Amino acid sequence: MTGRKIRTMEEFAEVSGISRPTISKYFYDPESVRQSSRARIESALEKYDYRPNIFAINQNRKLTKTIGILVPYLADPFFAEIVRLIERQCISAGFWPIVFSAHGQVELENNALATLQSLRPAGALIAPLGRSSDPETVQRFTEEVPTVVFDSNLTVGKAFVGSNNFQSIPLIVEYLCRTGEPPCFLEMPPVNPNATKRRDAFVTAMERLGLEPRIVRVAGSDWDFERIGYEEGMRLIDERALSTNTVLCSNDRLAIGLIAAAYQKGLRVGRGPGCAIRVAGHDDHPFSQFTCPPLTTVSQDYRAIAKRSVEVLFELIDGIEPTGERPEELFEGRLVLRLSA
Amino acid sequence: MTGRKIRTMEEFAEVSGISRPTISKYFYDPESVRQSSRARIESALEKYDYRPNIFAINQNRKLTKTIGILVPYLADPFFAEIVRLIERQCISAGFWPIVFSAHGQVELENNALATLQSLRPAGALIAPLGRSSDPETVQRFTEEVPTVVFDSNLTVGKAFVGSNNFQSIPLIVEYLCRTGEPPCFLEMPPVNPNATKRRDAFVTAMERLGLEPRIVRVAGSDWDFERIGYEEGMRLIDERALSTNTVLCSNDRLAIGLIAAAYQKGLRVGRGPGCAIRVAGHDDHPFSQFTCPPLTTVSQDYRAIAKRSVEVLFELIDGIEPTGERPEELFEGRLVLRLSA
DNA sequence: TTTGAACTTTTGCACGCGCAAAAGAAATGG
DNA sequence: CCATTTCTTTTGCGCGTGCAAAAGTTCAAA
Repeated sequence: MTGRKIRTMEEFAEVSGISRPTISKYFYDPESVRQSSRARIESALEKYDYRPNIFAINQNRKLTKTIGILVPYLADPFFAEIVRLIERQCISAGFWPIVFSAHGQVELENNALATLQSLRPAGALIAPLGRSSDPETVQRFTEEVPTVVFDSNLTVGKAFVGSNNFQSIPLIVEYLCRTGEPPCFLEMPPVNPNATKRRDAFVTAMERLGLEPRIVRVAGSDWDFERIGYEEGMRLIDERALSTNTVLCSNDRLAIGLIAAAYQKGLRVGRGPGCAIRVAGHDDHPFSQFTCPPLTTVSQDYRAIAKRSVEVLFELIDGIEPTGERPEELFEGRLVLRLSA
Repeated sequence: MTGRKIRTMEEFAEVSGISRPTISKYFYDPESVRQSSRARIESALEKYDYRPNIFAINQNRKLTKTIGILVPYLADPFFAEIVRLIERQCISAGFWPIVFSAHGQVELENNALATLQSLRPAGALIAPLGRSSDPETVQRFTEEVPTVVFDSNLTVGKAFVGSNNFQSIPLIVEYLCRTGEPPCFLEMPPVNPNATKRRDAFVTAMERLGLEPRIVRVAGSDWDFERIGYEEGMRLIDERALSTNTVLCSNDRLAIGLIAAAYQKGLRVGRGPGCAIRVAGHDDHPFSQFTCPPLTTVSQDYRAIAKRSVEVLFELIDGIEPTGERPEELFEGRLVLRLSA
C-alpha cells in the first residue's frame, strides 16, 4: 500500500494502465475482463488504496449489490441468530447485507423501510412486525423491491419462508400428552401471525386428542417476552390459576420467564419425580439449552429458513419469478427433548 | 398521496412551486428555510410521494447524515441492547444509523469497516473485536471518519466510552469476600481488552484484601460464551478443580453457562443455606434476571454508555475536537444483588 | 512457422444520473 | 429601506453505459 492517494476511477485507470470502462467492468464482475487485464488491475490495487465510490456506483447502476434485511426486534436472540446466518449467506454470495431493526415499533419499521427503499437494494428479506405493521407501507415497499418475507407471514412480497406451526405445535403437544398431564397454552402477545397460528394449532391438536384446549392469555403487547412470561408466571402461581401442571409456551423467551417465576416460587420445573411443573417452549432459541433445567422445546430450523430465504431471493433477483401462487415454504420443527418437560 | 410519481427534485420543485435549491436546503434541515416555504413544501410532500435520492445526496454533500455502528457480535445480548439504545439516539437526532456486525471474525470486521467507510458516514461508533482486530485497518478507518470507540478500548479513534472495570470488579469482589468465601475468577477468552482488564482488576482487588487471586482460564477463543461457561463448568465440577465455592465470571454469559453446568451436576447455586456454589457475573445483561437463580452481577451502565458515546460523536461531528489527550470516559458499575451470590 | 479471417476484449469519447454548492440577482418581510 | 430569504444559473461530483474504432486472441489453412 504505497503511492499517492487515488480518488477517482479515472486516476486509478491512469496508474494501472487500464482504461476506465474496463476498470468499471472489473469492479462489477472481476470475471468479466480478460485474465491479463484482471491481473494488472489487481496488482495495481495492491499498490494503491482505491475503492470505487459506492454512491456514484449505485446512482447509475440499475442493479445494486445491496440486500436489505429487516427484523422486528434485533435484540431477540432468535432474530439475532437468523440475521447472522442470512448475512453470512449474502456476503459469501458477493452481496452487501444491511440490517435494520424495527425495535418493535411501527414508526421505526416504516422508517427503516423508507431508508431501505431509497438505498435501492437488489432485494430485501423482511420479517415484518406483523400485527402492528402498517400494511400499506409494507405493501408499497414490496412493490418496489423484490422481497422475501420470513418468519412472520404477512401476505405481501413474492414469497414466504418460515416454520410450519401446524406441524411443530402438534409435535410437542402430543409429546406432552403422551408423557404426562395435557398442557395448557401460554399464549404470547399476538404481535404477529405466528402467535395466532400457534394458538390455533394448539387448539386443533388438543381437540384431535379429545382434550380440552386451555389457553392462558398474557398481558402485554411488546417484545419483552421474558418479563411477560415471568410476571404472568408469578401471577398464575400466586392465584393457583393453572389448571394443569404442564405449560406449553408459545415461544422460548416466554418459557424462560416462566421458569424463572417457578424458581422464584419454589416450584421445581421438570418431568422427573419431585417436580411440580413442566414447561415447554417453541423455537429452540440459542440460550434455551442453558436454562435450569434445560428447556424442552421444538426447534425452528434456523439454517434452513435462512438458507432458503436467501436462495429464493437470489432467484427473484435473477429474474426467476415464481409462477402461479405466491409460494410459501414451511420448514418442520424438530422435538428437542431436554429436562424441563 | 395522490398525483403523478415524482422522480427528481427538479420535478418536485415544479409541483411544489418552490425552487430546487430551496428544496435541497429543506431536506438538509427543515428549519433552515422560511416557515411559509416549509409549509408549502410539506403540503406538497403530503400530496406527492417523493424522497430525494440518497446516492445523489451523499455523493455531493461533504457531510452525510449516516452514522455507522459496528459491533463485534450482534447476537450477544449486551451488544444487541446497546445497539438498540444507540440507534434510538441517532434516529431521534435526525441521523441514519447503519449497523454492522463482525460476527466475531476479523475478515468481516475489515469488510464492514471498508463498506462503512465507502458510505462516507458523518461518524462512526465502533466496538472493535479487540485482540483479533486488524490494528492497521481500524487505524486507517479512524483516520478517515470521526470515530468514537466504545466497550473495547483499542487506542484508536478520537475518544473512548466504556465501563470502569477497575471500579466494577473490586465492587463485586469486595461484596463476595464480605459475604462468604473469596471468589476465584472464571476468565473469559481474551477476545478483547476488557477480558484482561477485568482479570487484572480482579488480581488487584484480591491482593488489596490480602487474598490470593485464583484465576481459572477457560478454553475457547470465540464468542460462544454460554457454551464455554457450561463446558468449563462441567469440567471444573467433574475434576473438583474449584478451590472455593464462589466463582466470579468475567461476564454474565459465562455465568449463565456455569449455572447451567452446576444445575446439571446437581449443585445448588446461591448464597443461602444448602447452596453448594455461588456464581456472580459482570454486565447485567438483559437476560441475567431470568436465570435460576437470578444472577448477582455488576451492571454496566448501558444507557450512560450509549448516551455518552453518541453525544461525544455528535460533538466530534460538530467540529468540537477534544483538546489534549484522547479522552476516555468510564462509567461505574452498580452492584446488582440477586440470588446467585 | 506464418498468415489471415473471425472473434473477443479494450479503448476513447460523450452523455447522463440526481443532486450540492456557490454567487449574484431578485423578491420578500418588517 | 435594509436585512433575509429565495431564485436562477453554472459547475462539478464519480461513475455507468453505449458506440465505434482499435487492439488482442484464437485457430485453421497455407
